[in-house]
Amino acid sequence: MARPRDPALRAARQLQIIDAGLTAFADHGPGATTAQICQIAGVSSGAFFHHFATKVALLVAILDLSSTETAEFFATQDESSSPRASIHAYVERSVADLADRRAARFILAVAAMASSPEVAAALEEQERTSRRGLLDLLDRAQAAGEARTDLPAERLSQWIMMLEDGLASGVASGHAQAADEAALLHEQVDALLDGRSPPRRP
Amino acid sequence: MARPRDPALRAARQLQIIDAGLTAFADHGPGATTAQICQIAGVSSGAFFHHFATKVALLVAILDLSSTETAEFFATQDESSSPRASIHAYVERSVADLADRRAARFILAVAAMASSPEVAAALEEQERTSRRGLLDLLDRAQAAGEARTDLPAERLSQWIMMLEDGLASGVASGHAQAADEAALLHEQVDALLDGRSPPRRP
Amino acid sequence: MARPRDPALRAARQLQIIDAGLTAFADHGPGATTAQICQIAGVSSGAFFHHFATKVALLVAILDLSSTETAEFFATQDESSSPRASIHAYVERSVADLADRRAARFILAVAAMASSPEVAAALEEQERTSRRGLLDLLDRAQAAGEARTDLPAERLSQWIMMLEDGLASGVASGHAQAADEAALLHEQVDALLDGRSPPRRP
Amino acid sequence: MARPRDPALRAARQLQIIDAGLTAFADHGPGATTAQICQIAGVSSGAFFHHFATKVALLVAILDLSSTETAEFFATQDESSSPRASIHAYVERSVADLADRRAARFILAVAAMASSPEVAAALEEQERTSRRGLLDLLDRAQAAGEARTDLPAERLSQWIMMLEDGLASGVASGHAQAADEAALLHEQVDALLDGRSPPRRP
DNA sequence: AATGAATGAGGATTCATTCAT
DNA sequence: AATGAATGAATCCTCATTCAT
Repeated sequence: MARPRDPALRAARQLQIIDAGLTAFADHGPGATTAQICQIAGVSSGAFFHHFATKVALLVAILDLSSTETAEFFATQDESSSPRASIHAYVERSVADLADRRAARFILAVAAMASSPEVAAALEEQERTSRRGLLDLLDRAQAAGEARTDLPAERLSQWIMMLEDGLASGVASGHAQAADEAALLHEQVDALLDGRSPPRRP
Repeated sequence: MARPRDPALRAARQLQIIDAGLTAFADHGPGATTAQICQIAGVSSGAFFHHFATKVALLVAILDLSSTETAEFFATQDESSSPRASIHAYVERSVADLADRRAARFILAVAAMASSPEVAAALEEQERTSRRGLLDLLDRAQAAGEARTDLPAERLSQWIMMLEDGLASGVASGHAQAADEAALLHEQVDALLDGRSPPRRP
Repeated sequence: MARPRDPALRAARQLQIIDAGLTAFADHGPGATTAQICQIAGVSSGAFFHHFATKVALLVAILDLSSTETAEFFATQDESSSPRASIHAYVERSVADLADRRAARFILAVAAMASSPEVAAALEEQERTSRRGLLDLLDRAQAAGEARTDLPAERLSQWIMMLEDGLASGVASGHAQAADEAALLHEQVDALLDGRSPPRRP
Repeated sequence: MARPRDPALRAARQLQIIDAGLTAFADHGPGATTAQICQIAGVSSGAFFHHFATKVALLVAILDLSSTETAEFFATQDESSSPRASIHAYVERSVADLADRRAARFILAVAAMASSPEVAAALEEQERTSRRGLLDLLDRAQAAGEARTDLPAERLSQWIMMLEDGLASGVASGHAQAADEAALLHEQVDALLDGRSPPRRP
C-alpha cells in the first residue's frame, strides 16, 4: 500500500531540514525551536517529525554527517604523501568549514548542548573521528621525523583540535574571519609540531 | 530609624546565587533552569528574583563580575615589569581560571547564548576588557622589541584570546586539563609573539 | 496534496474559546485565568495559545468581534427610515445585548483592563464604531428636525453611550434587568434628544 | 513596651496609603500591586501590611470611607428643604467626585473586582447607603408631588445611580469631563423624575 | 508522506504576604 | 512601628511531540 517514495526525494528533503537546522542552531543557539527549523526548511512540523524522531535526532544527524565527511577526508588522504602535509590539509579543510560563519556558531551551539547524553555521544564520535585520523597522521609524522617526539601524538592531536576550536570561537563571535587567519593557524600548528626547542636566535 | 539592611549580607547572598548560577550553567548549559539555580543556591525562587530581575540578568552579573576581575588584573600589572611577562601572567591567570572545569563549561554555555542581546553585550564587554588590556601590553611589547611587529597588535591579541578559547573548549569537553596544558599554551603564545621567521634549520 | 485545514472548523474552535472567554471574564473579572478559560472552552492550554497568542489577544478578539457586529448593525440600518427610529433600534440592540448578564459584567471587566494599551485600543475602536454610527444618525436626525440642535451631535452620542453604560453597570451589579429597564432607557434617550425645553405639546 | 504611638499619626499614615491605593487602582485597575501602592505611598511593604491586613482590606477601607462620606452627606441634608433639591445636591456631589478622574477610574476598577466576596460586600454597602438616602428623598418627593408616582421610588433611585455610573464610565474613558456634563446630568435626572407624559406646565 | 491542530508538562516570573531584625 | 528580604503558590506562556485527516 504505502509505496516507499522516491528515496532520492526523501534524502533531499532530509538535507533540506538538516540545512535548516544548521541555520537555526547557528542563529538561535540551543534555543532554536523545531518551529523555527520547520519554517526555515519550509516544511510542516508533521513532515519534520516524519523525518527525524526528535529534535535531538536532527542534531545527531548533522553531527554524524559531519563525522562521515571527516572520515571520508581522512580516507582520501594519499597514504604516499607526507603526513605533515596531510595534517595541514586537514587544517585547511577546517578553515574552509569555518569560512561559513554558520558553521562556527553551530559548533558553539552544539558544544553547549553536550549535557544531553545523545548529543554528547555524537559529539564524542565526531571528536574521535578527527582524533583517530590525526593520531594516525601524527604517528607517521613522528616516525618520519616530521614532528617533535617529546610529546605523545595524543596531545598534539588534542592541541590541533583546540587550535581549531579557538579559531571557531573567534569566527563565531565575529572578531575573526577564517580565511584571514588561515596562515596564522598553519603557523601555530607548525610551532606546535616543531616545538620551541631550537632557540631561534644565535 | 530606618536601618539600612546590611549591604554585606545582601552582597553575600548575591554571590551565593552567582556561584550557583555558574554551577548550573556549567552543568546544564543554557538549559539550566531557575529552579536548579535556586536549589543549588539554597534559596527560594522569590529570593532569586528579589536579587536578579531575570535569569539573563544573573548571567550578565556573572559576566560583569568576570569583566571587573579582568580589569583589576590589568590594573595591578606593574607598569615597570616586562610587558611580555605581563602577557604570560595574563595567560597564567586564564589557565588558573580554567583549572575549575566549571569555568570552561560555563564559557561554552554562555557563548551559545549570545543570541540574546543582553548576553551578547556582556560578552562583548568582557572581550573588550581583555582586548584592551592585551592591546596595551602588546603595543608596549612591540615597542620594546619583545614581540613581532609584522602583525598588528590587534591580531596578536585576538589570537591570544582564541588560544585561550581553544583550551577552554578542550577542558570543557574533558579531553584536557588546564594545568597539564599550561606549558604548551605558553609555548603557543611564545610562538605567536615571535613568529616563525627564524627557520630552525642547521 | 496539501489539504487546507478546514477553516470553518478553525473558526468554530475560535468562537468556542471566545465564548468561554466571555464567560470567564464576566465571572471572574480581569482575574480570569487562561486555565479557567480553557476549562470552560474544553480545550487544552496548548490549543488556546494555538488560536490566540496571549490572553489579551483573546480579549481583543472579543472586542473586535463586537465592533464588527456593531458596524454591521449600522450598515443594515435602512437609510430611508427615520434616523430617530434607527437610534432607538440601536438602543434596543444594546438592551438585547445586556439581557445576557454576562455581557454587562464583561463590559465592566474589560473597562477595568484599559490600562493595557492593546485593550485600550480595542476598546477605543469599539467606542469609535458606535460613535461614528450614532453621529451619522444624529446628524441626520438634527437635519430632519428629529433631535434638538442646541447641543452638538457629538455630545448627544456620548450621552447615549453613557446611558447604555449606566444600564450595563446596573445589570452587572444585579440590581437591574435589561428587559425591565428598556422602556425607561428609551424614555431617557427621548428626553436627551428632545431636551427639556420644548414641552411636547399637541 | 509597645506604646501605642500617636493615633493621629497612625490615621495620617493610613490616609496616605488609602490615597495611594486610590491612585494605584485608578491607574492600573485591579492589577494594581501592593508594591505599586507602597511606592506611591512612600512606605515599605512591612508598613503597608502593618496598617492593612490584606490588599483587599485596603480596598474595603476605601469603599467604607466613601460609604461613610455618603452617609454623612445624607445626614447633613436639611430635612426642611425640598427633597428634590436634595436629590440634585446629591447629583452635584457625584459630579464633584467625578471631577477627579481618578475617582471615575477607581469606580470602574473596583466594580470589576466584585468577584471577590469582600469587595462585593463593601460595594453593596456603598450602594445600599446611596440607595437608602435616595429612597428616603424620593419617597418624600413623591409624597410632596415633586416626583412622578407611576414608578416606585426603588426604580427611580436605581436609575439615578445608573445615570451616575454612566457618567463615571464616560469620564473614566476620557471622553467626558464631569463638570461639562453636570447640566445634562441634572436634565436627565429631571426627565427621570418628571416622566415624559404630563407636560409639566399648566 | 504531509499537514497543522492539539496536547500538556515544564519553565520563567509575579506578587501577596510573612517574618527576623 | 518600620524595614525589606524571603517565601512559594499561582499564572502565563513555550515548545517538543502526537495524531486525525
